[in-house]
Order: sequence, then C-alpha cells, then structure tokens
Amino acid sequence: MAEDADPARRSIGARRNPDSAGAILEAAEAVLVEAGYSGFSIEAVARRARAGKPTIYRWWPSKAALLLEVYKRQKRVDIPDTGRLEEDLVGFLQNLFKHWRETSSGSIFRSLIAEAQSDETASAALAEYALGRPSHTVQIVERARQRGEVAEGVDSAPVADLISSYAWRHLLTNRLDQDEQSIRKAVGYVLRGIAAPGN
Amino acid sequence: MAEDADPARRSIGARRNPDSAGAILEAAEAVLVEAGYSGFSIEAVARRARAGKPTIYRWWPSKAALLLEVYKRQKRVDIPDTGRLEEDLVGFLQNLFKHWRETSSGSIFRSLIAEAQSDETASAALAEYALGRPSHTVQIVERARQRGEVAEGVDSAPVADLISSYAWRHLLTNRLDQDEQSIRKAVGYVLRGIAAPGN
DNA sequence: GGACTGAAACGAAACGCCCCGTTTCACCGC
DNA sequence: GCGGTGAAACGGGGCGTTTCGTTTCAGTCC
Repeated sequence: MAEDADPARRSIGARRNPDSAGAILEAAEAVLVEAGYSGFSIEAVARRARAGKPTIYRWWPSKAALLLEVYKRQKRVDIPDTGRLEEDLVGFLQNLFKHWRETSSGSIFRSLIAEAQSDETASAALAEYALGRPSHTVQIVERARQRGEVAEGVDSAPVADLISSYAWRHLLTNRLDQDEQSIRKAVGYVLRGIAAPGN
Repeated sequence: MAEDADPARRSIGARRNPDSAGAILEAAEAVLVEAGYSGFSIEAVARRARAGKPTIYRWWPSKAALLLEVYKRQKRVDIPDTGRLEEDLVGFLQNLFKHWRETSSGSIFRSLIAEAQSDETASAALAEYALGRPSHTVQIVERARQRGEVAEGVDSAPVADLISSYAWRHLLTNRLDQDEQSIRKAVGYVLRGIAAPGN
C-alpha cells in the first residue's frame, strides 16, 4: 500500500488491470525505438498497447511524464572500478556510449532533452537529474579522491560537469562512435588539471 | 544574381517583395522569443508576419529550415583577446552566457537542438555546426598556442569540445547564470591539463 | 464459500482545438 | 498578363477531454 510511490503517476484507487501500466510503458519504449522521438505520440502508444488514451492520461498527466517514466525504467550503466581514475573515467564514458548506442537509452534520453525544451515538467526533471544526487562521474572522482589521486581543493562538481557535458554533447551530435583515443585525450586534459602532485 | 546563395532557400525567380522574407524572419524570431519553442509554428509566424503560409513555404522548405535561418541571422558573440588563455576562455564563456541570456540567441539555439532531435535537416546542420569550421574556442586555443601557452602535442579539438560541451549543457539545463568562480574552476581544470611547462 | 452489487478502471469512439504541408483562388503591382 | 501575394480551405494527424457501454474487482450478505 505504501509501495509504488512514484509522484508522477496518480495514486487514486488500486489498479484493476496491473498489466496495463506495464504494457503501456513497454509500448512507449517500443514506439520510441521504432519511430523515434518524432513518431512518439500518446495515440501511437495507445494503439500499440491496445489501450485507450484515457487510460494513459489516467496515470500520466502528460506526454512528458510518460517519457520520463520510460527513461527512469532504463537500466543504469555500469561504473567501472579499476583503481585508477583515468581508466575509470575513460571506461565509464566508453560504457555509456556503448550503452546509448546499443540499447534504447540513447534515443530515449535524447527525446527527453528535446521534450524538455517545450515542456516545463521535463525541463525540471532534467535539471534535477543534472544537478541532483551525486552523478556517476562524481562517484568516480570521489572514489579517486579517497585513493589520494585527486589534488587538494579540487571540487568534484565542476569535474563531473565537464565530463558529463562531454557525454551529452556527443549524444546530441551523433558522435557516440568516438574511439578510445579521442575519449582518452579529452579525459586526460581534465585529469591533468586535477591530479594530485604525486600522480 | 550569384548573390544570396543560401542553399536552404529556394532560388527560383527574383523576390518581388524583399520585405516579405525579412518580415517573416523577424516574425519567426519574435514568436520564438515570446512563445518559446513550443509555440513556434509556421502558422503562428505567418499570423504574426501577416503573411500567408504558402509564402513561407515558397522560400523555406520546412519549419527546421526557417528555424535554421533565424539562428544564422543572430549576431555572433565576441571573442575576447586578453593575451592570457585562461582569461580568454573564461571571458568567452561569460560573454556567451550573457549573450544567450540577454538576447534571443539562447532560446533559438535551444530550439534548434530540440528540432534536431526530430528533424534530419536540423540534425545535419547542428552536426556541421559542432564539427565544422574552427569554433570560437578552437580559435582561442590556437591563438594561445602561438603565444606558447599550450603544451606541445596538445590537440585543440578535444579542448574546444570540452569547453563548448560545457556551454551547451549549461544552456540546456538553465544554468546560464553561473558566476565567474564556477566557470573559472571548470576552465581551470581543463587548462591545467594543457598548459605548457612554463605556465 | 458462493451469489449479488456497486464502484472504479477499462477500450473505443468522438469531441474541439491546433498544427502541418498543400492546393485553390482572388488580388494587386509591375 | 504574369508572378508573387494573402486568405481560406483541404486532408492528415496529434493533443487532451468527454462520453459510453463493458469488464473486473472488493465488499457484503446469506
């Protein structure tokens, strides 16, 4: 009863058809993958899920809310732990790019960014995502700090900001096929700026 | 006749009413500023310009093409020249953020990025913009290289990529009000990674 | 435990509104 | 007249809502 506390979805009454919500989310993802963001419409999702539009609107207040929940259902990318900051960051970006290329996450995230430019809900969610709880990159840097790899006084936030900005832009400009050398070069420039004297 | 070689615009016949195209572009910009990307429609532009839709479609093949030309009409931001790389980069980002905040360029560019997620034309234009001829950032770095501020073997492209990725993401997540300290911190981390031994 | 009942969620269809991109048409200036 | 023009309307589609008749479940009474 106190379970399932997603604030985006309405919580009135118990769901009679528990499959419905799941089928809608799966249909939404399928439509997004097959038809792209331009083909992503509530009507298309309803058709595909063999559901009525009112059923969708009963639980998600808007197209953006549905898109957001589809995004949240995506599996997170792995954070490598090699014991060296450079390898962790390069590996993370490689994992992320591969994940975005090979699953639907990439197009879903792109869609979310696009939707955020015209929908306030999506914009707020995206900002919260970008600023919210420690990102993967912050975790990686903080772990390196504990190992003593990071110079005194270095702030993790701007570092994480730089790295994930790099990832966003490559996603948005179709450059997820970047080879390891390019990634390593960019990461390296940031890294040398924050390395502890010893390293 | 050989003038006005914008490939996006049709070149059939001479324009009878030169005011028309200008009025449409101005209306497009005004709509974009006042109603945002979500309110940007060909019909809205036509209404505002007191023009017919066919007139717009006669000169621009699609909504994206119109948006693109509005973007291209924007005044470019100034590139500072202080003689020090750090000041140039920090100043450039400050100028850029201010320019994006205080003119319509910011929302226009955001709209272009959003449009690129559903329109192939806009996507190609954006990729060309991101990868195309030397960006402002590359120019700044190259100038610093000639002054000997940049270490041997440092590639300008990834540096420029990092800096402008940072700018894009701050635009997309409504963080153009960043204070100088934050910008300086992020730029500094990259800079220390590329500085010549002497600096 | 089994049948009845009423509330709630359901799919389908249609609504009014808006936008897209196109076509038609009368107009007006060269 | 000819070519660009604005106005209007087209078919196609999506949005978010409403209506309608049906299904499904929870609670109740025996």
